[in-house]
Amino acid sequence: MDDKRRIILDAALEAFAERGYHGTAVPEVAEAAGVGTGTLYRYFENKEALVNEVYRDAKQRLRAALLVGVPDPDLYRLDAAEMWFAELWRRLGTFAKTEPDAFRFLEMQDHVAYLDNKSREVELSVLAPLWLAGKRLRDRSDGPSVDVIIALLWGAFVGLIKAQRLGYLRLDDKQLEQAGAACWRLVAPDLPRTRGPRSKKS
Amino acid sequence: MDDKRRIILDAALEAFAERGYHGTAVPEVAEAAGVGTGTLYRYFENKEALVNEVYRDAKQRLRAALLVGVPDPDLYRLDAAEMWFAELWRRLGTFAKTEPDAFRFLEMQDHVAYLDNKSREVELSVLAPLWLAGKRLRDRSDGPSVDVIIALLWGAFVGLIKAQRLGYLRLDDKQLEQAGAACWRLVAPDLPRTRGPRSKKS
Amino acid sequence: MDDKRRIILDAALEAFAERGYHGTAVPEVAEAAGVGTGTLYRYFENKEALVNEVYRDAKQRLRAALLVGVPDPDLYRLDAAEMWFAELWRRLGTFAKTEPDAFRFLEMQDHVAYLDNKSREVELSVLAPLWLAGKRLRDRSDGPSVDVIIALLWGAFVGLIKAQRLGYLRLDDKQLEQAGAACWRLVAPDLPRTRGPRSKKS
Amino acid sequence: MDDKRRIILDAALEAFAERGYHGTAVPEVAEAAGVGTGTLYRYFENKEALVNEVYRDAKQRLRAALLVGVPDPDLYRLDAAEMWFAELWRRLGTFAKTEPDAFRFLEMQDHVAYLDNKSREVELSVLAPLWLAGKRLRDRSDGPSVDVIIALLWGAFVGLIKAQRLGYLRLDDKQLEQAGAACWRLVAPDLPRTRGPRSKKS
DNA sequence: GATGAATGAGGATTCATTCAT
DNA sequence: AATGAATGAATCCTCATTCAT
Repeated sequence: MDDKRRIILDAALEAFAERGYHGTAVPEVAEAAGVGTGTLYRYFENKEALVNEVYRDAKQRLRAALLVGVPDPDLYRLDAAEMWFAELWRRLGTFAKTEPDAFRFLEMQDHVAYLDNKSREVELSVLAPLWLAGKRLRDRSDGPSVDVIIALLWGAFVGLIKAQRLGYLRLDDKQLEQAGAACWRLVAPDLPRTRGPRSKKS
Repeated sequence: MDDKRRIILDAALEAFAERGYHGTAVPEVAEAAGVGTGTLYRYFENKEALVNEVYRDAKQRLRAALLVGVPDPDLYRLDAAEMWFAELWRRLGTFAKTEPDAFRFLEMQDHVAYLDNKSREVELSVLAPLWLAGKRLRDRSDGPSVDVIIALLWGAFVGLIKAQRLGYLRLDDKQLEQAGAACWRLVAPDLPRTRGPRSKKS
Repeated sequence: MDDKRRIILDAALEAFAERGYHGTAVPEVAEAAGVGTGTLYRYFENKEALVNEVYRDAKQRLRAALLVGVPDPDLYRLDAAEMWFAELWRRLGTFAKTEPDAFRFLEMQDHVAYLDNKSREVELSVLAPLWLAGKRLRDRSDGPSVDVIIALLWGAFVGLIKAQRLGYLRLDDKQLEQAGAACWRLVAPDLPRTRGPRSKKS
Repeated sequence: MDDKRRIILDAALEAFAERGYHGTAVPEVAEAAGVGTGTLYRYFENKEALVNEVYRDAKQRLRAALLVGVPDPDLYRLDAAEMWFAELWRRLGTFAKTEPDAFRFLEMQDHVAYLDNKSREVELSVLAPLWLAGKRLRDRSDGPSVDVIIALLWGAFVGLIKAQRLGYLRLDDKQLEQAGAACWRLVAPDLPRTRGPRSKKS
């Protein structure tokens, strides 16, 4: 029965997402996973190793959720790009909905203190594809650079989910899509609008 | 000498911003503040009271930085609204730059666990004015609701600062302004653009 | 295949000699012995039973190494006694050399805490013959009692081996023999010397 | 009240002497010292630091007990040397009697694993003077080298004390002195006897 | 019989909080 | 008022022992 590792990872993710790394006691995780404390230490060398594996695990699921099967957006046609973005946005929404703990945990701030190099590599492996895509899409135009756009978009999405979690708003699919459409204008601001809350143009 | 309270608050903010609530030991804070541990407990009932006061203190400084002296944006003219937004954005930027610890701390996720009601009221006292303003500005249009827009904007800004802190990008004033201009389109997407990186199209 | 017991005893002796009883983990012993932890517990009831058996085993090997085949020293002639002593000394040296772990382990101090009665009997079964022999040899004379002499001699030998192990000196066979000769004078001090580094004086 | 450090050191010495390093729990030491566990950690960084300080402390007391006020034995007259040795032996006896825990602890075997460099220096600072004295005294003769003689003597004394502790014999001052006299022959074997339980010369 | 995964009591260490000075 | 030494509950982690396979 080696899904025990899996079970522990899941329990740890939930606990860390809820109370943070320092706010979570190892035995809490073990109990939530339904195993003895010592058992947890058979699978993970120590608390720090555990949080790193939780991090990488969640991050890789995020990457898969976003990128697997998405056609490389080597598109120079704007509406294709827009559809690509809409797809990403939809996938993000799905991820945040189906794996709220993973999403919340990944967005916590104080990771830096305990993440190891391996985890940092995983971190970059998610960003890099987006960045490259953005590069092709955006670099010719004026306005903010690709890094800035990505940061804004990512932050906007995170802010949306966080606001929902804190109860400041309630999101249905429609609103999520509208939000994505609004955000698209961050990417392609100075071009004729091609979509959004009802443009006559397709 | 009652600026001792002030000194402790500042030291605590820095520590909490850096290592989080659970990652920070009370004696660390006391030492950083240059007072005895016992002294800290004369000013703050316990660690939780301390973090709540730090939170409110920082949040109120943020509110002041954003709102004090900003003319009530009871404006129905779009360019006035845009200027109002640009002003807010600029102020946010200034705050994030001059009080990075405060900004970082306020954006940490795991506050909910220990914030008390009083702190939550303060939280709302910052959002409310923005929300009201947005309400007047936006509600007539279609597209995302005001809550969503505010969440997106706030998140976008936070994402920008966080990316900068993590070293993913470097921001100068120009870029910050451009970012703000881009974000403005989240607010007023389906209206003729009136500003920004100057598009030939009006 | 019941040499498994033997293998475990050997592995345990090495571990206990190196790190002491409390410093040695049972699974370490099992792994060093190449058996499963559970298996070890089939052969030994618990850690304490194990250490007791290790102790008795080692002690009995020491006894055998010292006493088996040594003619009962029912000698009243002094040079016969000296030869008997020299033989014991040589055997001790051989034992310490061929079974350094056994020797080291047996000399550890903190045995008392966990040795059981059976082990204590074994302990005595080694000393008794020596004591009896010494008795016949020495008791008529003045000077230290037999107990004292035995304690001194045994301690002297242990001290020699320990010093060697700690690197304070290096021993070859010649030096070991000389040391034995010197120690003989502890036994027969006030009698004319009959051997040793050759003195011209009788 | 800074004898708290002293009290902890004493309690720790007793516990370590009785049950060894690994067999002693830190809270046991704290309780024996009559302080809280946390207090112990204010005075000693961790268990290993504690045992090292206990070691150095005991070793230095031993050194003082042996060497302080002993006239430098730059003696080439044999009877002066013998008196010097008798004095050392007497002092050793006194130390073993008044500080049995210190003596026992210092003779434990498994120190090597946790002693730090500073402790090892202290170790040598006790041996060195003896070795130098022995050097002058002995090197001209044949027989065992100085290192060997020292190891034998030290071991003999330790064996004596250990035998007493284990109940194999009981020592009074007279017997201790006789034992010392016997041991002197280890040092000066091939010379005419000048003292001991039988000298015509005073 | 053999195994080693699982367990939880126990050990080392930290830290929020108190209180004598 | 200010301090920081003292405390012990709580934390991380280990390891003797069991038991299902």
